[in-house]
Amino acid sequence: MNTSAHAEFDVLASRSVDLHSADELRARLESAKKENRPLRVKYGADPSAPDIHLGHVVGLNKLREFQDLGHTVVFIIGDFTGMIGDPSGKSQTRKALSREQVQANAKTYQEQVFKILDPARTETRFNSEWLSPMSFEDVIRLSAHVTVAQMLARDDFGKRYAAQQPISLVEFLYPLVQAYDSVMVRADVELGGTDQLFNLLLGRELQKVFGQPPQIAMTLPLLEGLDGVNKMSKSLGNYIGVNEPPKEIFGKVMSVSDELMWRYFSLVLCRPDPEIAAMRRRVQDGSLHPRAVKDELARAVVARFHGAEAGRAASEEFARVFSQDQVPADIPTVRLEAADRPDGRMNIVALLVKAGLASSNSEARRLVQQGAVRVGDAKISDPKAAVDVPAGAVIRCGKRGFARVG
RNA sequence: GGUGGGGUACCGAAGUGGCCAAACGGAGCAGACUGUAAAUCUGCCGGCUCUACGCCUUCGAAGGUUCGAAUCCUUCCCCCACCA
Repeated sequence: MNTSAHAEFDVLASRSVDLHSADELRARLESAKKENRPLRVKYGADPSAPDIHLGHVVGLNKLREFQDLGHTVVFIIGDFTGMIGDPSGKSQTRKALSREQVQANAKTYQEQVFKILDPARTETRFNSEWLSPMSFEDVIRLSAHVTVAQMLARDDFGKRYAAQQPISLVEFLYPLVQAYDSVMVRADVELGGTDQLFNLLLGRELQKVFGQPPQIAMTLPLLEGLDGVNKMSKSLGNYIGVNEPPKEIFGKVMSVSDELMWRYFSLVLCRPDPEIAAMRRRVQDGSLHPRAVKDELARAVVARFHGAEAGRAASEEFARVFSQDQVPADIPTVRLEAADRPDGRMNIVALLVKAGLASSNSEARRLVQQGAVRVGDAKISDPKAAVDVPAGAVIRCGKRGFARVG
């Protein structure tokens, strides 16, 4: 193995959890070099939830590293499976989508993905390309290559089977489909989260059946979401989307726990371990305030997707609003009709609902009673209060709700 | 096809005639504390009028029994496991 292939390996193997196998990857890198042939690195995306979030970014970062070393990313959009969904209806995240929806989602997907990936070294494929034409006979023949015992080897299947919980046949088919995708694109490497390990390995098995060299399976850590416990996912609502406005991204990153922020530095920003360790030490000995570190993190994350200027602006705005308790620069305006405030005053509950700061009168009343509401400088705690609402008056509701009377 | 177990609010899960808008946990929201950290504590958490032991809608669906039903009866729909 020559030195440059060696260096490549070190970069590529960093941050990975599983690697089956390291030796194979070394060998494959070397032969790629010799033959002057880029590796084909496969990554699959589910088009049902088109928001790319930081959890995806972990994998995308790794793909980008492959690209920067000259390799090709095969980005597979699972449109075929997306249109079928999960007919058992078990999981809401797998609703069947129409062709139009899938197409639209795929488009937004690509736009976001190229915030990280290099389009010139990306081959985008839709798996309906080879799955749609398959006959039922083809499917049966394909299924013949896998046994139930193999499937039950997957941890969650095994557990559910043991616990007498339902496993839909479809769930068996999905890994098979994914594995078949690997065959069809002749993947050299497939990347996924640690929860994908089984599927990635199944790809290897199937490729062997089809006489192809088995892909190298590489998994990356699952990034914990805002709750600090569960993996970041759209269905749990604990995610930070790359398409979100700078302000939102910044605020969400700031709410990540101190312990977790180091992982974000590593997995989202790819900061080298020694650098992170150094910061960590300084926080521990008190020479660096954790808030300052997190501010840097949040700023860098925003900068990554919206540019350095946006990062700076978000940081300043955040400090102004939350540290200094000032009103954000741009807040929505409520138009009030003359009829809303006959004598220039308006009931606070009606005002909150009108401003969209509360979804019902009851909720507005609650918020007022809990002391969440301010109009101008005055805290309003009586739901019956009629307040002066001159044009320009600022209504605050909770930490994040703002509106200006127009 | 047979046997058994289920369908309750955003999710999970109690409740088997009135005290049930429905225990409890989680999520969420608000407040306190802060670095909008996290953790913790407190409150809220169907809607409407309002602060009333009030009204409306809700416990798979539709009927029925009853002064009164999430709770009983009938029919129907759906889900799950096991055995075939």
